[in-house]
Amino acid sequence: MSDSISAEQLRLFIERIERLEEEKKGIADDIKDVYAESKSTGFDTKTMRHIVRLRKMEKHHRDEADALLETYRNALGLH
Amino acid sequence: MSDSISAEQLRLFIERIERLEEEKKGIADDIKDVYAESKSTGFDTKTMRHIVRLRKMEKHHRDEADALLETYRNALGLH
Amino acid sequence: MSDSISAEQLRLFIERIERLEEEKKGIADDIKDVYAESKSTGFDTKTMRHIVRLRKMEKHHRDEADALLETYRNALGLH
Amino acid sequence: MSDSISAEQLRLFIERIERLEEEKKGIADDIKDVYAESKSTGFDTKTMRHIVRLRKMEKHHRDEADALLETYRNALGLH
DNA sequence: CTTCGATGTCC
DNA sequence: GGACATCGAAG
Repeated sequence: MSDSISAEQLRLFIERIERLEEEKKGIADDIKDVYAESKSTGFDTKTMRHIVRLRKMEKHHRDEADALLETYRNALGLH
Repeated sequence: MSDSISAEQLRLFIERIERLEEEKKGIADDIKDVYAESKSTGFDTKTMRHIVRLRKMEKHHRDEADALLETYRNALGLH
Repeated sequence: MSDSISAEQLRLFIERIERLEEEKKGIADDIKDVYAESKSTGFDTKTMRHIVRLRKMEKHHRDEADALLETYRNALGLH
Repeated sequence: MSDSISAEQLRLFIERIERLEEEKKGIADDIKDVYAESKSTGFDTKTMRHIVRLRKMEKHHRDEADALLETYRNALGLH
């Protein structure tokens, strides 16, 4: 019987994951749509993707700097 | 003036995309959480990922088979 | 001296890689040629690519013989 | 009858393609091996890939320049 | 740290 | 839409 319980649990986990992956795909499609709309408005999507990537990198670096600052503050007993 | 209008439009497109990418990342994190929970329940996540991938392929496979059948039907003048 | 040894080693690695990439490109071109020949014989290359893809997926599917995977698949009622 | 001839032709084309794809994959694996060996020798593979890409681009540009030169020579009736 | 899968870019 | 390279996760 515990086998069928495990099987049921497994099924539920798998289904949760598949549901989330569907949602993720939906959002990816939305992103595609925005790029398509931008393109039809006359923007160059390749350049736009470049900008998005750069901004993500910059954000990443800012976050790293913040984390480092936090580390230092903690090391110094500040809060 | 039209330059600043374009710049504003571009900014809005970029922000919509960045918003959607945030959401996408949130869902990706949710998926990670489900795998972590599965793992702590005793399941092997590597195998689970395998299953998810296979089921996706099988679904894809079924869809392709349907499309191929359609191609053949059209080639034969059936509808 | 060790610098020039490293530089020489690096050069050799790069050249091996470039040689292999040339070979790979040659084969990719051969594949293109076969599709072109098929097309001129009257076959629809899009459908052919479809078939090649399906067969690859089926092969992949058949190669999945892992016991744990099998267990999970059974638990989910897959076969 | 012509159907079975076509079917046989198709099968042969598909098999040639699959054979070539196997070869291509083998070479791709060889390339991976060289990178792995380079890495274990202490080289940074990311940088190496960068170099390979740059050299390919440079070669591409040289080839383009050569083609242009050839065009000019032909236009001028030189050989 | 290394392998592998997923994502994104280029053609 | 397909092939390829890069990036990031997972073990």
